[in-house]
Amino acid sequence: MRPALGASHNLSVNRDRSAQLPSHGVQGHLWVEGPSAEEPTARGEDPAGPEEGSSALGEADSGRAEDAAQVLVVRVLPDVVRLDKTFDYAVPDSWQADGRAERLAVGSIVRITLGGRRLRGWVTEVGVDPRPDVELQPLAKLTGMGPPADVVSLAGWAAWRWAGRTVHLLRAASPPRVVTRPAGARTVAGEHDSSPQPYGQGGGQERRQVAGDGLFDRPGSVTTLRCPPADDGTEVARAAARRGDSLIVVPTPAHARRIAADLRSQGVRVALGFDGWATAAAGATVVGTRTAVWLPMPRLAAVVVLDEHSEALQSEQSPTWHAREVVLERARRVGAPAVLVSPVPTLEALEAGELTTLGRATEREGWPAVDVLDRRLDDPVRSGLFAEGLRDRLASAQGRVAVVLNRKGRARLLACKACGELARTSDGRVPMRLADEELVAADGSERRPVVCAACGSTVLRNLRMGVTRAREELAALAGEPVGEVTADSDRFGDERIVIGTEAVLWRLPSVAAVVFLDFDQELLAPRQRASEQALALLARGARLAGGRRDGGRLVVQTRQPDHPVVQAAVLADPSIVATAEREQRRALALPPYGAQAKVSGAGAETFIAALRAAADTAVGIRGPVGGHFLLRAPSHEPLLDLLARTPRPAERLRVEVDPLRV
DNA sequence: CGGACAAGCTGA
DNA sequence: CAGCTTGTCCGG
Repeated sequence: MRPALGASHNLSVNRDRSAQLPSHGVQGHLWVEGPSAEEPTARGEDPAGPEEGSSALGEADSGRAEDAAQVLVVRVLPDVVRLDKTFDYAVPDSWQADGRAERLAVGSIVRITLGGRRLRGWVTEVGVDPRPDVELQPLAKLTGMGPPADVVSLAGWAAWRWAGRTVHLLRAASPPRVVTRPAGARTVAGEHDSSPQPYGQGGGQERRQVAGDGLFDRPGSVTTLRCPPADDGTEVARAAARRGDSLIVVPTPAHARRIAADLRSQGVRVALGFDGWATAAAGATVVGTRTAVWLPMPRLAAVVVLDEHSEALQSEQSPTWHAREVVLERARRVGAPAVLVSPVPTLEALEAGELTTLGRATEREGWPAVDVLDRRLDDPVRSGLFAEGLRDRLASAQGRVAVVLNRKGRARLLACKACGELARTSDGRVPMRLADEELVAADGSERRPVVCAACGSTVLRNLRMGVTRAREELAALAGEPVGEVTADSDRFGDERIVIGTEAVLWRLPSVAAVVFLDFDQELLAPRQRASEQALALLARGARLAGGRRDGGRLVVQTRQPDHPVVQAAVLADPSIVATAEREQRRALALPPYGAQAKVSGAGAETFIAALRAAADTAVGIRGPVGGHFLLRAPSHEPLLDLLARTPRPAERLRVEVDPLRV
């Protein structure tokens, strides 16, 4: 019937909220907690009900029932993606004697024999009733610690939430090397808790900047904190760590190292990323990139996501789980307060949490001064990459200048040769290109003759240039040498000016000013989240340059100076973009005001046919467009439930829930 | 997933 | 009918 989902489905559907709350600490910690063999409690929260295994009672008689009472049986999910099914195994008697049975817990990593081969697997339940009709094999080996019970449960939720296989998420949650015991002083058992962590005096005066401690006062609260770009979240991280063991998620390893070093200097016990798995298991504040959301946190006191808007927080591989959503669910389950920090919060964050800002004045000071150079005002005959005032801006910058020329988009923009107006659709949203002697919108929504909408001219020209040539021209303009950065090569030394793709914003330590040569490329990118991402790019430049009080400057060359993204930066008010975007997304029922899933791969046709057969009216199906289908629903539940209950074809299938790109 | 086994096809 | 491919089922 549902061959692909099978027994492990009980991991995949435990999104029932009430059932999840107590899971923390109930069954996962036999490992450190103590001697008692935990069979009686281990079955306490079987979410699947009497689907499998429990039929034993009715039929089993005579000797079998006695065996079942004596033999400890565990349920194991093998580490084989396509299998996606659990199997029961007997815990060998000898494990009782040597203590291995005690260490065996939900999440433990074991080796099993299945169909004649040895496989790695995770224990998903301890103390199950064995089925009477199968002869149990013994567990072959106890490899070591795995994700604790609450994380196993969270992985099951995530498998549902992103329509993926539980195995993928358990892999993400397992230690990279075998861990046999938690590392370091603290353990779960040592529960003389709730005394504040020791920390130095360093943070004293600056703390008021961020309304730090108040953010974590209410259990289960979610706060979206809009900080100026220059703020990298150190104070919020400190405030969280003062509450106890906290989970602090950041987009990049470099950022994680910085925060971890700072917290350690405050006397906080820190586990940095997955190398700190064993430390985290003993109880620590965890700092890391998106995978850190899967680390063990026996006493989770608070959760923080820094730069919540970053795309790096979402897995690009299927299942496309998002660290922000996982960590919010994790916090919700234990009632821990959560804080999402960003200079440019996503609509997802604004929907999830209560918005807190630091006030207009502080925010303004924390953004750089923004110069907008309107390319429409330039001499239309001069076909350069540089606006009229750029040379002056370069000359007057007090220090290093990063110049960004984004070339990632394939889309070519056309501009009127006479007046400089961009060729785009009548609503101004979508760029148009030349095709068959006509202007055609990038998404095919509109076509018209080759005429400038603003001045009626029929002569348009292409806007496009590579980084290398741009470097030469920039050096000529500035009258000084210019360095170059691309994704895979750094060719700069101590040149004051460095040009490159977006990578330049990540390679340079700090600059006085950032110039965006071709910001229209970002504003008109054919992506659902183009506006949010364009603003995020400005925010990145803003952090590099620093706030206006420290002389930070952004220079934006554009033909759309009135675009909400540009205005948001000029006025240091990201809510301008949020307001505009919110309306759009609401109207189109796009996330977070609706759910989306992209289905592609060889098995897509078959799978879609099965979905259509299920005839769920709440879920709309479009496609195929460019080899993939798009599913839409007003909320996640109907979409994800449909995906979860529809059998998957044998061929390869990729399902992306809430994809970054559609 | 990978092994076992059954059913179907081919060549002599 | 051996020898091979293809498909389906199953593992605890």
